Amino acid sequence: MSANQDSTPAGDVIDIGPALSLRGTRMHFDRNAEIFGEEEPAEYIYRVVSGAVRTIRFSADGRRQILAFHMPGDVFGVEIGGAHSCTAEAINACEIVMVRRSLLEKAASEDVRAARQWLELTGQDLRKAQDHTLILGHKGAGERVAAFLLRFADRLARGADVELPMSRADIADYLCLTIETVSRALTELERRCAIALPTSRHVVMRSRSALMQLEAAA
Amino acid sequence: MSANQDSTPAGDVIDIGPALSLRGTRMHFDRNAEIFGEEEPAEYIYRVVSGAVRTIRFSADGRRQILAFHMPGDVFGVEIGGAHSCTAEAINACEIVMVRRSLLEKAASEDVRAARQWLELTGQDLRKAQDHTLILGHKGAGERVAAFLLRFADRLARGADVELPMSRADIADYLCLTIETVSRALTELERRCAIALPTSRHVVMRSRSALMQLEAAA
DNA sequence: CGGGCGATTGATTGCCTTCAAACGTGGTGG
DNA sequence: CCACCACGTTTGAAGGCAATCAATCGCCCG
Repeated sequence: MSANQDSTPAGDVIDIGPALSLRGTRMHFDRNAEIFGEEEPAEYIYRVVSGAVRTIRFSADGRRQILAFHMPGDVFGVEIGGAHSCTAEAINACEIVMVRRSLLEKAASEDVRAARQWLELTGQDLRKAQDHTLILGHKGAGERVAAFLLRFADRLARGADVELPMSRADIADYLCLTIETVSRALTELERRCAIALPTSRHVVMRSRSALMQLEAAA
Repeated sequence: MSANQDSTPAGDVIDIGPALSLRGTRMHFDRNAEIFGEEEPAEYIYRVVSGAVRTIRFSADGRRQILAFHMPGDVFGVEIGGAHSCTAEAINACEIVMVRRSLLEKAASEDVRAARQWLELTGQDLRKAQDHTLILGHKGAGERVAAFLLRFADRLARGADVELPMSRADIADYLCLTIETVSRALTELERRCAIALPTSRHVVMRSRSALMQLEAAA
């Protein structure tokens, strides 16, 4: 199930594209362990092998904003400048491949195709950040949660059953809500038979169309 | 390489960095004219010579989200994929330099330094998008408006007087508020003597420290 | 002078946050 | 094996803040 060899090369490798495959080392991180910190020099780039990772930033008043969740196969921590612009933490115990950033720099400076693929990776991140802005902008709590579930389920694509690795607090800080509001929204989705919640972390997608309808609602 | 006079070259040139200076043509756009549309093939990249530009996207329910304001000197409309991910409109009458995107592609495929500078440009956009997410996330109306004024004034850096090119509706759609709330927030800032509003578009920054204090407030 | 658009101000509603308490579950030690 | 505690989650009640609805004002332009 999760020990798939198709998207994950046998070796400890980060594949950013056909012309950009870099060898690194595998590391284990415990739950809530910090993988790298904001402002730290960006010495490595990372790929999730198993487990889940969150990237976060803190606003001036100390509140936590989760920028993204990274699931197996995802590359994260790739910076353009010299320092990390956010903190990364393990949501649960996870295996991470680390590649020296200098290898990426070297590849990009020797091969324009590699540079191009790095650019495309950054462009995808930019697009995701803008999509997230749209969700936060003018959507209510229920719509945000519905949108989150749909996207997250699509990324895993394991049928109707989704195992959430993150807590309500993580979801809340991602969607800019409170844990209470997230909980209420999920309960409401269950009441409407859009989802089922056998346990708090286990979501069964009952009706995608109902979720999509709720997501689009003003 | 380029005949660039500080920020506004005499020629119709887009300078992205020392190794990436591209010649194009100058165009005029009227107020509210569309410069390019979402989903359209990205044939050109753009730089503001004079005037102001907004880039926008529409959410599923038809609401308008302004992603960024572009002022003289700013480069915009640079896509990684083949199509524009947003629409660009002239806020007021403006002069725009357009450069064929194929020139950028060619430069990046021939010179790794050019590719690198393109990457850095995209990285800056990503950082700005993330910063914007933080502002929208857990800030109240007054704080958002204060943050907007501070940043915008810093970009123009003409002393205390700032001439806003955009309407209240534009500010509202940028900050994910309503025009009424933006108006109230500005009135409140004036009441507190943080700013003065001789006319609705003319802002005098009276007390930066007061604004910064308000911006940081929970 | 009149029309139209943008901006301001006011009153009310609704949603999310906050504060508070109870619930369930997993882990630990008796 | 069970009691107990800690933590995450759910549920409830009250309040606050921005959206909405609505009206007025000011200004630019014809």
